[in-house]
Amino acid sequence: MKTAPQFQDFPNPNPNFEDQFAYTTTHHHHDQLNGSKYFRDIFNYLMSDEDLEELTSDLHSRTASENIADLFDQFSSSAPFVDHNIKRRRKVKIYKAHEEFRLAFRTRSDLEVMDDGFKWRKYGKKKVKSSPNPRNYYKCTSEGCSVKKRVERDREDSSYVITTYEGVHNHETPSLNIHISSL
DNA sequence: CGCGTTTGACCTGCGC
DNA sequence: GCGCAGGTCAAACGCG
Repeated sequence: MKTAPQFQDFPNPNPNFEDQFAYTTTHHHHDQLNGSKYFRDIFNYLMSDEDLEELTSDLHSRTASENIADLFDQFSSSAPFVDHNIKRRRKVKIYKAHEEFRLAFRTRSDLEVMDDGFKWRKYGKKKVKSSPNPRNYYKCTSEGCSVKKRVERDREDSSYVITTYEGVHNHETPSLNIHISSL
């Protein structure tokens, strides 16, 4: 029986997500985050059993845990990795190990910016190649905190917003308790 | 005035 | 090197 990790266990929780995903991390956080087990928990947390089942059927006839284990193995490879066998809306990307913890959400939303409890200052906007939608860059304004996030619309389905967090906050979520208590 | 956004310039890594 | 793509800087600007 799997126990879902608690919301506050994640370094950069986003109270607004309704559709996953992706995750990734770092070597120097590996130990403290308990390595791949941590990511497995994230997957279990972000994906419902139904999603895991779908992932399984998409990736041949193997079990979800086997497939996920493979995804984590890919994690240590040098090149970014995209599994196209998963149907488009369920696409999972595994980026190469980074120096910072990275967590991405893909959310169906009309709003570009969502209140995730942190204060952000926009510091850049860039048009990315092969996407009609610009990418926006934000940095956490909390003193000494170097967490960044990128926000852009899904190039394949602009009704989705992709938010990528990078880094771990060195402080608490200002209004996290409010979000949790309202669940 | 304080703080956040805008936006073109600048920087950097990578492939050729 | 050179050029491209993506990420960041920072001066100007906007707004309470």
